Amino acid sequence: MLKMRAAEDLCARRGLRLTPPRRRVLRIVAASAKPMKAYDILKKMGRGAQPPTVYRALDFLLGAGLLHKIQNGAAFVACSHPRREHDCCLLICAACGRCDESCARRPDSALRRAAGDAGFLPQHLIMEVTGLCRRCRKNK
Amino acid sequence: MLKMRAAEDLCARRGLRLTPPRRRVLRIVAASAKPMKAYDILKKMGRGAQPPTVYRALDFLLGAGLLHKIQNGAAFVACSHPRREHDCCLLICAACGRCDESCARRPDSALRRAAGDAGFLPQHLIMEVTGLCRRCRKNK
DNA sequence: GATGTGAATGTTATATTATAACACCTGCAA
DNA sequence: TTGCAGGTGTTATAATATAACATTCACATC
Repeated sequence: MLKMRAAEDLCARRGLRLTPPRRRVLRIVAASAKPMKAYDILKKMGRGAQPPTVYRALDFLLGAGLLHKIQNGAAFVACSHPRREHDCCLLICAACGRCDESCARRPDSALRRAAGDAGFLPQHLIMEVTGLCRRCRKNK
Repeated sequence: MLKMRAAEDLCARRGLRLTPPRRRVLRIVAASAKPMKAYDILKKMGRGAQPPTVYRALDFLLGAGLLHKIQNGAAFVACSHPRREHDCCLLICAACGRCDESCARRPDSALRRAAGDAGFLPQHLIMEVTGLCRRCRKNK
């Protein structure tokens, strides 16, 4: 649970400006038990706030490391290894947009090694695991 | 590079129907060097194809394991550890939608252990690394 | 204090991504 | 032959995100 105080300290130390709209967005997201979508946030903003206000604040907060973004699907690539079940690591080039696939039964450390072998310079890594949390497993 | 032949075999073995629109979408995606967006595919479909046709085919192909989806941003959570730089593993519950954060300097094997500790049952894992591929590093 | 500057914000419009809802068709089992 | 289920076509609309430009505000400098 993020404390606003921690966020203020962090911004102060780095010379970042936690302005009113940014602070408002952060409070809203931090207060929620679940991930919030941009338009959920927008509704909670009131005062006739518009989408760009929210998206700008989100950009800032992501850049400052105060938020994480749940990734959610916009492009598709053909699978290189359709024959077997596998966890999948995608190496996406930020410059040319091409995408290589690197597979491993244990996606674990294989990932960094594979990136290295491919001459790929990692800049941003995301890992997301979807599944059932303890509570939901019990409630079933 | 995915071969259509491999896709046909896989579908046959599993009793899945690689119907004409599905095959057409797969061909288009497989032929592209870069990840394709749904509306890029739609443009290549011709014959007045509509969005649902493409999205239905994509759902099928993802389910069959013939495509991967590049994840791309729709929801946000506050960071639990804003103080330090860290790679980030998000544990997202498919049932209740809540999201826990699990951090590690080596996101590697720590991920599975953390999921286990949290009582979380992993169902689907994605890892995406954005960065610079060998070619683009040279061209700089 | 006046003024220039750049970052941040407000505002309007629009682009992009995804789905709902319903009609129809087609293959196949009862 | 009838009924059904999966798949498709079609229309409309919902949800997500950004472009473009005007305005404001904090602050450094004159």
